[in-house]
Amino acid sequence: MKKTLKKLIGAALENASAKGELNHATMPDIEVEAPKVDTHGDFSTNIAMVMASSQKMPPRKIAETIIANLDDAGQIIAKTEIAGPGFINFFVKTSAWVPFLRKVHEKGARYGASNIGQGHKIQVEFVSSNPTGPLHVGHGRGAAVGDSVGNILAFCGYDVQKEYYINDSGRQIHTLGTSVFLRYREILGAAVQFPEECYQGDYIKDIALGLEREKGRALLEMDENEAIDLCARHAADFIIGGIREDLSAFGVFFDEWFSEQSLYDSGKVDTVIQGFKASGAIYEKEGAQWFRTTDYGDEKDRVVVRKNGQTTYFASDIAYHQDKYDRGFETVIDVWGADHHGYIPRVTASVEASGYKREQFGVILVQLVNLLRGGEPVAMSTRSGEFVTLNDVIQEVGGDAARFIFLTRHYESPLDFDLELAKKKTNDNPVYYVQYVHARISSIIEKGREKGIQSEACEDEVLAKLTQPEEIALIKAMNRYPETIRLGAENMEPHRVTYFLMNLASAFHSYYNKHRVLADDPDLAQARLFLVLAVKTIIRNGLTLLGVSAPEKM
RNA sequence: GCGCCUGUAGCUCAGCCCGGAGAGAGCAACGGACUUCUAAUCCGUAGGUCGCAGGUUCGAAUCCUGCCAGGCGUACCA
Repeated sequence: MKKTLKKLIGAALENASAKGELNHATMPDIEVEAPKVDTHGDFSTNIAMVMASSQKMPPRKIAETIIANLDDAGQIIAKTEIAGPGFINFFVKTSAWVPFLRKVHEKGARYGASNIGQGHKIQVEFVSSNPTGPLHVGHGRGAAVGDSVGNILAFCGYDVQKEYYINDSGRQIHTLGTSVFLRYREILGAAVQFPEECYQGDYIKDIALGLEREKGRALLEMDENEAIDLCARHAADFIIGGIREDLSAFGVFFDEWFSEQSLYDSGKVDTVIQGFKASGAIYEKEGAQWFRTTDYGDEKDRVVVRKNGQTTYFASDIAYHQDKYDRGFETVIDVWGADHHGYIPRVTASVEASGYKREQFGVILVQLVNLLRGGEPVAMSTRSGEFVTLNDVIQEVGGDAARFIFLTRHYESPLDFDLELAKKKTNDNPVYYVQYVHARISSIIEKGREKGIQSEACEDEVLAKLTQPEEIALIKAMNRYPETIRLGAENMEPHRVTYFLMNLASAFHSYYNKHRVLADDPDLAQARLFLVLAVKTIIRNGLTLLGVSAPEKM
């Protein structure tokens, strides 16, 4: 609709300049917006004000000229007016809105999809929690955001891969092994001083218990380092298994689970370090190897190999990111917790040093989640091992509610997640508000079918029966979906979809309460079924992008 | 100290990228609507110097600068 108006205005400008009423030299881009207030029409343009100074004419005069030259051959415009300092407001005929419904029906589940990505290969890496303990609520937010961003990008024509990076190497894994081994010895009767830096959670005991059942006392007879290694691998595998299950329950699936250790095993980390040494990007100082990240805007250089010869996490991260581009991704997006933001300059530096552009690397920083219950903060302490896991939350409030709530905020905004609120089935909790629309419409369509009225097709004359303001409002709301999706993809902001859905749901509930879909007039009933089926299609479509189910019944 | 993020109604937040007309939702408050397709719903009332101060502009919540407040980060940890 917007495009059509732009064309009309463009043609009007051409006409006017052909007649000499406007200066042809400066023709700006035509902006058409949907005003916030209904009284300002369905669409408005500020073109007259933009042109005022270059045309040396008052804006209202220009507006008059444009309107006089409009050629509304398609009979779309009901009324135009000049308002305020020089806006041109357009009121679109209801008869021009109605045919738009066909577009929704034609495209169906693909309505709103586009090809702005043009097959561009993009990787979204998210969650990537260390395999040293179960996922907690914060990871859930990252999972919801990452998954949804991936869905939206794919819907817009990007070739998306979702990846989980497993930090199965390095010190924290060794600590994990030690923790399990100590608990294992404890189970077998040894008196154990359990150090503070070890993982305290009960899940460590469970893993040790499992190991004892499987291997008996065998580990005690091994070399201690070997035993700890074995414990570490066993525990990491076990925990990753649990993480996979939790994520599946949350509706999040990855195309690839990428192991950090594999970068060492394949020699990639070494190769990368050697390469950068040769090029001078890595140098030696005070016995350690440093990466010259300051060349790329970082505030100080960073260590990649410590004095003791061990590599840092950053070393494998350089190799990891290089590997992503080697695998053919043109753009790489990392979803991180906000507490890692200090890490961005150095990874960006490594990407540039590897020969890629800084625009090819993006980080979505997800702010932290405050877990509440009835307004009171829930104690969360990783050290003591007392925390509410993502799985606990899913069990208590359900995956749909959790995902939706995670996506009701811009990811850069801290989020209060209230368990009591998430369970409420009221307007406090918008997920049900939106899902309810889907269920209600399903029920209506079923009733319509029983009466022998179909919802999938509709003749033009019948469709013309849609004239109620609430019906047009619904169509207008749906008309904005493609743009919402495009903005969601361009900015990687799933919450735009969430807000769109709440808005569309609101328009539907209002309509539902005022008008009867299955009206006595069978033609009108059919037209209205055609309308609400389109709403249902879009609701399902949007919920799917968010990873939330669209129930037939509630 | 430096860096990143945030500051909009009593509360929780959209809007800011790309400047437009009286700044929007939901909750809470108050008043209404179920013998009718699902009341997990709807309608109405009330509520705001968009943190503060400058600047750019015909026009600033939106762009620029400075300040204030809160969160996070600032390791040869991950």
